[in-house]
Amino acid sequence: MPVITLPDGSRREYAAPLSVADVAADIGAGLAKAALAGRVDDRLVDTSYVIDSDAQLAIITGRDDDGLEIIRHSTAHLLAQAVKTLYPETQITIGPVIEDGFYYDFAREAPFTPEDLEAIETKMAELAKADLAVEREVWDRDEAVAYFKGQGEHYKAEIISSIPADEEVGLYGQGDWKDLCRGPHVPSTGQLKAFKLTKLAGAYWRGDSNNEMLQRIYGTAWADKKTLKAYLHRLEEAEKRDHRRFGKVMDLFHFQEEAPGMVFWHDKGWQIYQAIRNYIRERLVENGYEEVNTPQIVDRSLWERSGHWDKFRENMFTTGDENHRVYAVKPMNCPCHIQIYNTTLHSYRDLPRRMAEFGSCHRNEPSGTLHGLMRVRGFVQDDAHIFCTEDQVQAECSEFIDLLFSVYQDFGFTDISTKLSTRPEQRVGEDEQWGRAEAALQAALEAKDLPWELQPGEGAFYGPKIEFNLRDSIGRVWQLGTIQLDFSMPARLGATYVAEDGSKQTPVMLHRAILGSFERFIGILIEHYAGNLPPWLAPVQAVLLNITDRQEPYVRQVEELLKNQGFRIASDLRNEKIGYKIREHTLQRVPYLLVIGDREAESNTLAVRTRGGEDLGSMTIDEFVARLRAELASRGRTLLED
RNA sequence: GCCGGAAUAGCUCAACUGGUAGAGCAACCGCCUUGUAAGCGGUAGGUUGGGGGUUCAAGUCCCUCUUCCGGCACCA
Repeated sequence: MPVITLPDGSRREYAAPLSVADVAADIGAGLAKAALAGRVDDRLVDTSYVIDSDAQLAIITGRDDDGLEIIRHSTAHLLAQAVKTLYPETQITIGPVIEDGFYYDFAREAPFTPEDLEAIETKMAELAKADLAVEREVWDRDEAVAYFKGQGEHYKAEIISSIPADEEVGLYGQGDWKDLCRGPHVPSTGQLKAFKLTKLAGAYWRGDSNNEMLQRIYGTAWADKKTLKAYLHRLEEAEKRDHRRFGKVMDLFHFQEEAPGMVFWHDKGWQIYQAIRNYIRERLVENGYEEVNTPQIVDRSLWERSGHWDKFRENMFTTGDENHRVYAVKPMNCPCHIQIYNTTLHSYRDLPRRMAEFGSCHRNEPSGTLHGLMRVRGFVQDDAHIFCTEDQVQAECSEFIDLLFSVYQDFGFTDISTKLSTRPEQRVGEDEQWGRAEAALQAALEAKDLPWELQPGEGAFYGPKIEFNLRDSIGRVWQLGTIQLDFSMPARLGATYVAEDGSKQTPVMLHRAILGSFERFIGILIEHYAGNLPPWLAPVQAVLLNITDRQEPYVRQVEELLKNQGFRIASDLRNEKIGYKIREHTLQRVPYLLVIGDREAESNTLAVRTRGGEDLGSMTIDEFVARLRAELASRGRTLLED
């Protein structure tokens, strides 16, 4: 006779085995209605699951994370059912849950159109309203394969065939339609009340670009209409932060057809770029780096020796000269840095040698990958290579990690996660070297006492790496910094040093970047701050606004005074109402709007307003300077009014 | 690169099933001398992304190229 213990510790005893749904009904009618599934002794089950012995039981509803996941999974099934109803010639494949929603991949000759999407969504609503019972059936594997083959569902049959023959498979049926599934699912389609199909896309079968392309339909689903609406609102808000939009509105940069994937930086955007580069320069000097500059275009023989010609030829831009020599536009700086390293003999005493370059690099990224500033073909990284002995690796990594965290904090990022990526299938170098390299990085992480995650097989072809990801103000994760160990390239390109015992050794090279490409980083910053860059990065830090042309001489005087102190100041003397000017510069995201009327001109003051709309009242010029100075000094560590 | 969608004035977008390309903002000219998120009036602005085709007639239909957008694969 089962004794059921609920999450609150209360116990219920029943005379006979009963289902999760029965227990829910016994607790209350409301819960019975809301029940989506059960967790029996930590295992998620359908509400129809029968409990026949003592167990812990939690009733799962839409309020649980697990419940939401079940809703999304069931909505994916509902989508597939709707598609099969409307377009029976379509084959189904898989339909997993993803963050905030789900997708389902279909195989069908004719493409789905946006209009089809609407029709499908309408059909889904219809099927949900019909409140079809969702029932689990257990099938013999081979019978299930035969069933789906009979239905013309070859992809599904293929998936089931890969399940061991002696295993039973669970099929879920709703109405006259069945799909393979581990479950659990909602008890009936009526539980699916808040969903929306969001986009259509192509996707390769089994994620392999050698396979045929399927049609993927994305959707989102929530426990109720209210949270669905909130989610859609969140999407809209994220869209408003789009750095491409700010690039136009704030006149920062543009792209045009003649130079796909390459940025035309306008004055204001370049101000941001320079502010960041100057800052990084300061930090590099502090941390014992030398800055160098190497050629953009280098003979292919160097790329052959470095190994890039073999592996990345497709992604390198090439050019020639009158003697038919072939050059590649550099996709990275490291081979050139080794050339500088090789011009002198090194003793172990010279190491580590830290060589930085803001080198312009070009990679011929596949056309479909370009995306505003986030993925470009021409870019500059805060790139550096550290040449050191194997013994120095851990200390160098450790110092780098400290620098990186401090830089991120200056940019206002605090939520950082760390990943260690180990040897990929395609790689250069001996396994024994890889073992040492991976161990060295792991030791550095462990010495720092950082939590980190292992990503097997995700390393670069020349060595393992540590990656740093950060979470922005709206929760998106960006991979930015990296430190990669390279046992291979220094040897390929003949870098050496003389060790303590007089022997010639190959230095280890660490590739490292904190911000990655400036282009992408600026894109991330713009979206993180929704355009409201902190004053140390803002292209214009304050704008002077006169009320009437009587104040023009005073405005010009203040402008010069502030500019002479190194601030980025603009003035707006146009014959416009003050409200108009304030609106414009607020939209331009200028941190401080300094209003000057007769009162201010007479008293040598400024009426200070922030772009956030806060009125800071009148203050003297010195007071304003002190405020701005303090803010610049704190960089992004303290957020302004926003 | 692959699948789908899109490209109209500087910007944001209209133009029913093919029938004289429009609006708002911006720009320019004038009036207004203005106190914290859009004053008023006027003027000008286009080979509808490039090339080809169908048609009496193409922004609209077809082919092709380019770029962009959303995904997928890729990302040294």
